[in-house]
Amino acid sequence: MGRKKIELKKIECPKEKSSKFSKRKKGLLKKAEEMAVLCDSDIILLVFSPTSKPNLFYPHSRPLGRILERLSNMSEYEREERFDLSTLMKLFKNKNPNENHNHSSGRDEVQLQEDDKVIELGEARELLDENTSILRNWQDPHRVDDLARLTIMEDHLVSILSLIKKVQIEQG
Amino acid sequence: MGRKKIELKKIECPKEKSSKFSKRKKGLLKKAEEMAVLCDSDIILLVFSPTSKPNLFYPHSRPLGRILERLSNMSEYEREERFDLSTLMKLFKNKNPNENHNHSSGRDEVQLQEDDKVIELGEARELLDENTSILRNWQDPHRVDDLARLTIMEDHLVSILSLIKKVQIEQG
DNA sequence: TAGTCTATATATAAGCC
DNA sequence: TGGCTTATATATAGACT
Repeated sequence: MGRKKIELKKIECPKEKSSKFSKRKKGLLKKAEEMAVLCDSDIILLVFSPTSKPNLFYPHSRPLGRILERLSNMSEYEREERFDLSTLMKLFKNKNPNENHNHSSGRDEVQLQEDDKVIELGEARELLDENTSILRNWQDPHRVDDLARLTIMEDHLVSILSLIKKVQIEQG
Repeated sequence: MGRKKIELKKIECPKEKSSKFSKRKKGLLKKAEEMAVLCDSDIILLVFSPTSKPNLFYPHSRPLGRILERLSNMSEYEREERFDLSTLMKLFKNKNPNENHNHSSGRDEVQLQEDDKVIELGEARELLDENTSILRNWQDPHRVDDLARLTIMEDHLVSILSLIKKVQIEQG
């Protein structure tokens, strides 16, 4: 869409490349914004240019907090579907590696593993509930300076990313 | 861009909405792909439709693994800038809450806190190095079925998201 | 790097399968 | 949903600021 049709390959001239980058970034964001409004959908866009700072975009109509809040407000059924607990357990396990490496103790190993499972299931649920309640109160991420709360948001996002990828891998 | 100009507001008719959603999603992905190729930039696109499954997209020309790998291959200086250690420490602290809640023990509290700091700094560095080395060998995420490794990728991504947001907040 | 200006390439609305 | 078709709205190449 321009005076000439251009080839789809890397632009070598740096000036031309960064000019096209800023124009296209703007266009992409506009499209994302339009789609979010028209189709009532949540979009997160992460753009790393080779030269400028990385940028995380999300439509103005849908603040990042609201996107995550909306996900955290899913019905019990939907949440159960997306956050299936065995996946969540594995995620949780991975984040607390120190607690899962003493299986060679004097106690019965099988019994210990079973105990761990029960504990972790409960902890995973607690973790999820905690994230959910905090996200519910989250309105304007730009005004938040508490890094711990950002981290909780991000942990939530990462759980979602994990399951999205899992679904995509399973689907082929 | 069509037979008629449409208003920028939520489409109420569900059939029309999902039709437009699939068309626009396709268009948005095409634009993202083009921009990635032309401008040599990395893009991650996360789309949640209200009805269908959530989808994580990234240009075919730039597998997600390569995007993260590239970030993990930043020079020491760049990495130091993006992963400033105080931020990383807080992130790490948050992920291991159980280790930071027994400050009311019989031991000297100040000394304990200082000990904790030293330990956490080292652990944060180890965590970062571990992520980096694993990501370096990562080529094709679609073939990976080990959830633990996905989680490490995601933790890395989350660290990056955290710092992007931090920079954006600081910049206003 | 970001904006402006036109001509032109592209995306997409509507409609139907 | 996913794919046609065609008319039309929009994005953007190139040149310049």
